[in-house]
Amino acid sequence: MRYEPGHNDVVRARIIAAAARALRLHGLDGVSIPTLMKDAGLTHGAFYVHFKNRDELVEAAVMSAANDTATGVFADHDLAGVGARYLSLAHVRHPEHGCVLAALGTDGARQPSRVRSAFATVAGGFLRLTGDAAHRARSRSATPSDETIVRAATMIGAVILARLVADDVLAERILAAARRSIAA
Amino acid sequence: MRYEPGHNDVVRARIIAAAARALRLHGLDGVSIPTLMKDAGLTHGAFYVHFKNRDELVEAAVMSAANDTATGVFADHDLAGVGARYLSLAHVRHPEHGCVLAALGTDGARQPSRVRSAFATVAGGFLRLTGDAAHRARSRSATPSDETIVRAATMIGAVILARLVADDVLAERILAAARRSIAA
DNA sequence: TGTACATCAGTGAACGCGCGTTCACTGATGTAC
DNA sequence: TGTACATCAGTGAACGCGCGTTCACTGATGTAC
Repeated sequence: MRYEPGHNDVVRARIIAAAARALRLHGLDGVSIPTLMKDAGLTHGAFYVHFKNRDELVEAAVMSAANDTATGVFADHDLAGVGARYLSLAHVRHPEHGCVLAALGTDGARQPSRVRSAFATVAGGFLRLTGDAAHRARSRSATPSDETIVRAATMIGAVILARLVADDVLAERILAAARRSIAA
Repeated sequence: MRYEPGHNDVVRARIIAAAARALRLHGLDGVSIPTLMKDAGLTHGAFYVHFKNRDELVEAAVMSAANDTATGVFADHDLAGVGARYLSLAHVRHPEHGCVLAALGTDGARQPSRVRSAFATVAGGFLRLTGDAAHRARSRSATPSDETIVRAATMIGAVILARLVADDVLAERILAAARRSIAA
């Protein structure tokens, strides 16, 4: 072969990683395929070697971003630790490395079906991640508790509000209130 | 004059109302000026009689949508009543008549400055509306309480999550948990 | 009252532009014999 | 070992399309005299 075995997997992953970053930063409609491919170090023509169309990449990027958050922010199950990472000014000011629901959540429901269902999967996963360990142990697919749901909603809502208010002092005020609430 | 006095105000308001609806339904990038003008019963050429550019309309539409929510959903200050309206499946399934933060909030922070600052204003207003009457009476511009902030974040986060999960049963589960939480 | 002209919201053709996607081609490396 | 051909990730020109915006024009109603 002209390229070492596994080359395509590596390049595909590189494109997805670039897209996961750029889409969270500029929005689902805010980055073109030529720009994304340049970010990944290629020209736009090679895009269709790796993806059927733009939606297939967006779907993969949404899932990839969510996995990073799951293994990063939710690495341990200590709520104070999760809160310190998720509900931080660093997260608020750097959506490109942050939660895909807080960055793109309000657009998820209007996307074409494969992207929409990726968001549905991520939303379900988020509810599982914010569930307390005890509840999670009881059953993997159980309905989340009130406490879990409210914690998830508070976290996402707080980051969105903190991003919108522009003022760092009020943003930090919002994050602090949410941190206290989820740890209570 | 060829049109009765006040004609321009009426038409401008009609375009803004059409935009407020269409943007919440299809996203900030999801509706073109020709489409918006057709919704308002005009052709695209007349757009620039009423607005300097697209951003000026988007800004006005965001403010208009927020005002509708403020006078509708938050008409009274009874938290149970606010919760019943805001945290309902009707709201979740009809973003075009709903809260602009729940519909477009994650896009607000990446918009050009005039639209971004409209979202900042709306976010601040939302925190004021979700504050309890006693706190609001104390001072109009006081820092919102933890309780107010968490209530606002929970409401927005819950509607966003409920829209994403696709399953009506789980969506209603999320809304019910949030209703119980904000009324507690 | 009648005629000439001014006003201006609205029309629809046209503009340049960037988008997603297609496609003929390239060129490095593989295999066949 | 040498030559001919196959493979296929990547290149870059080109496509049709819809976008935001501009502009010459229309036509209903106003004012001037």
